[in-house]
Amino acid sequence: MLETKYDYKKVEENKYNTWKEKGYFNCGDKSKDPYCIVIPPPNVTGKLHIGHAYNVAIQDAIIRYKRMQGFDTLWLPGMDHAAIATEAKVVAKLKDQGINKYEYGRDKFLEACWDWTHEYGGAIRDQWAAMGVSVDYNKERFTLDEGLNKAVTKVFVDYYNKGLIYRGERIINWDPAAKTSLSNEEVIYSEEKSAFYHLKYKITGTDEYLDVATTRPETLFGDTAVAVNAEDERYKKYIGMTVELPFMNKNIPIIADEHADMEKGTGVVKITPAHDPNDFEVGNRHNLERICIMNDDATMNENVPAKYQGMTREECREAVLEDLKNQDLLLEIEPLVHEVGHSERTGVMVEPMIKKQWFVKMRGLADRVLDNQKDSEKKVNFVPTRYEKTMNHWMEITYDWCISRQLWWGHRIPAWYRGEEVYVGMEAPEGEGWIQDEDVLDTWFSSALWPFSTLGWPEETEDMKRYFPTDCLVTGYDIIPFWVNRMTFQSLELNGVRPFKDVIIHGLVRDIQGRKMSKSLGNGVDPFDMIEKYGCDALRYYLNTDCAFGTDLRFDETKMASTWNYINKIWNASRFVLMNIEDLKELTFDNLTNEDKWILTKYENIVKSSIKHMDKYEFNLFGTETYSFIYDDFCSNYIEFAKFNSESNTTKSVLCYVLTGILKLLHPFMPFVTEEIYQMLPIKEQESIMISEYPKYDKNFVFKDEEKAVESKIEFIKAFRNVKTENNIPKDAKVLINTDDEIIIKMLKLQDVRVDSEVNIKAYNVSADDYKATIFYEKEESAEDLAAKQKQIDDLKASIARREKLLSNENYVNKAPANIVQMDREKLEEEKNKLAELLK
RNA sequence: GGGCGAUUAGCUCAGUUGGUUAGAGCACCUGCCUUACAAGCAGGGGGUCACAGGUUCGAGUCCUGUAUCGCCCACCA
Repeated sequence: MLETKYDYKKVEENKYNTWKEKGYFNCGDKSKDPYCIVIPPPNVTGKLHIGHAYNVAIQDAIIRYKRMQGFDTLWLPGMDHAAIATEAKVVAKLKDQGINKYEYGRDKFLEACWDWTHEYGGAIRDQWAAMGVSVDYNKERFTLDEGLNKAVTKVFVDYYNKGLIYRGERIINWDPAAKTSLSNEEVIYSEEKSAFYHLKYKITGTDEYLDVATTRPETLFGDTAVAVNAEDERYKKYIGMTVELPFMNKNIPIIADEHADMEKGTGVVKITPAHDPNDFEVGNRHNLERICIMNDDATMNENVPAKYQGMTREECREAVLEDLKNQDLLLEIEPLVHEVGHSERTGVMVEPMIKKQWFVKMRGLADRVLDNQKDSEKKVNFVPTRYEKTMNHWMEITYDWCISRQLWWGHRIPAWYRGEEVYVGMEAPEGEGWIQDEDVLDTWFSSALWPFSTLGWPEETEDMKRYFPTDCLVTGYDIIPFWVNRMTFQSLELNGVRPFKDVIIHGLVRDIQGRKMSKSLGNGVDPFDMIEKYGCDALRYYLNTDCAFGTDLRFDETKMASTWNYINKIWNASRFVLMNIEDLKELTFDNLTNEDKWILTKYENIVKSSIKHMDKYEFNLFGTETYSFIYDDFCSNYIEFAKFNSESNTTKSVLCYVLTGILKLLHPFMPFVTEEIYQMLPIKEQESIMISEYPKYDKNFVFKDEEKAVESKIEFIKAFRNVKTENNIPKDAKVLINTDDEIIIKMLKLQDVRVDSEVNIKAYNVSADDYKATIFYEKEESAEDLAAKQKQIDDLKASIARREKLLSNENYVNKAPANIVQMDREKLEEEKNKLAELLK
């Protein structure tokens, strides 16, 4: 027999391994239709956080639902090598041991990365188990494993041959800490207090000067021009002349360029082609020299005067400002708050630098996506739909994707150089003297292939044919640009189809105040602490049902507690049912009472709406509706009814049938507790609820008339209790009632009762539909009672007046649907009767 | 600068194609140890749905504008 209290630790013990060993997680039953989800591979950088828990809880709910519905489900697990993120961690770890990455050497460093991967990979698998995820471990992949490596290389080579990948010298975002390039997506802009420095650039050979406003005075050594707008009356006359560049003993031209905006700053812009993306473009238009003034770690290099060489950017700025001031070349310092780009991973300020890098040519690939999204049969369906705009916008404004990274941990670029020769291929070229590109690929390059590379692409594997395109992808809105977008264009280009039919976009898990969880704030919630305190089922259920997908979830621990209460309620209801149906041999539905028919009808309706909500990924609606069914209909009413009829095999069968259905409906969200209870049922179809069949709507168990009849009784019972409690009427007060309905008499625990069809005595009157009762109880009506009664009368009168006015409105009567009008008429009648009763 | 979202009870959130008197959990008040559950049961109070207009017989829901907050994007010196 079940314990009185739901003990999640006991319940959750051992089940996962049993499921896994039985092979329930595995795909491959060819007699069924396939259904596939690939997991967003977590980075092998460390512990899973609450966001991962949210992400996998959703996926597991979907996959368990589909599995129970009879699909051959494949939920493919895996992990991401996470190039820069992991490399940064390993570099830091080695640094703690006093080891420098570059001195350590590439091979030994990669070994350290693999060690790291094995260690954290194992930890992640343990955490998946703790979450109860039903992934097929036979299909697990890693972005750097052999097959995926081959896929990545093939794409690179093919794209290169098609001209979709090229190598070029461009201005890119440089991370001076990791010493690598970054894509635009990896640059995070944040507001920083800075200043507009007004520099005095003397016009050569005159006494005049230009006021040049800049936020980065330290880059002046790399200036190769000063630009003004051709239309600018203030400066037109200087175009073609030169200015003296401070400290550099040289003159640079004053040019006319559209980039100079008359409205902004002073209208004069210094042009530093090697350290600013805009200036780079200006430089191209005017054939300006590009002077790189920094080393890879963003210290000043040999192109600046000796005094400044070796300084950091920050130190150099201070020194330059000081020296300008001394030479009377600093006109003004105007405080300014502006957006400054930082590296997503290392946090340091990004330095625009000119580097030779590999790029993916994006325009055509993006257009293909935009085109495909116009076809409702072929498009990627976003849930919620608004996020489709996020992807489309990105596709519209896209720019070439810088994919090379000056890192070691990742897919090595399959390009070899010999002098001026370049060779790109699957294998190293024949012959002497070829040197492979040192760089690796952006980690997102391999992630972009994930939905099909994991299934064996580019080979035409059975899995590829069977499970691709995948059915659903679940991810957060924060990685739409990094990942969802790129998987989409890659799949369209490489497979000609979308990578997944649906993509569920969920929000971020925030703290109770709505702040992002962060280490520095210390407001993070560890999912495994929550599992420890409330159980995995409670966490999964809460995350899945708290809010609609796409909006952020504010983590509220009190809701974890109330979820525990809910599960405890289910546990105890099950306890009651199990106690009563121990001897049940088979289900019989003969001689169903109205109450039986009522709960069966309610149950079938909840099955129907649950399937609808599950199919539309409306898990929060599923949650509220099943909660009210289980709590109110099943526990508060049907179980109470059943107590009066507990010997009946039909009642026992209904209890068993409905409870089984409830367990199945909830299984995708609460796999452990539902399995525990399922195992104790006297009648069950399968050895595990995991592989049992999800409920189907059965209209043979829908009884509309009986449903309505019982609803009336419940309404009456509630009204009766209300009158009794509100008036402090003792239990043993005499009651005259117009029904001998056993359920009503017993539910109300009526003791001194007389049944009479004529109930019409002045006392406490209760009525609902056809039921009427009078409770005899002598009590002085207090002022409060009278006031309450008066308020009730006033409210009723107001409601009657409102309804009469509505019904006398021809427009309403003619245009509103007949059933709505009818409902109003009935309601009006009812209110009038009630008022008459009160006024008696 | 452009785009998106949010604003509903003290708190966290629901609210389907516009349609009875806007719901839930937690918190609060009253009464109950009624043998499935006191982490429970029964009952209750609490909202001019951010604001201002508009469309409609009817608006939390659709349209326009305003305010506040949040997010994303953008080459703003």
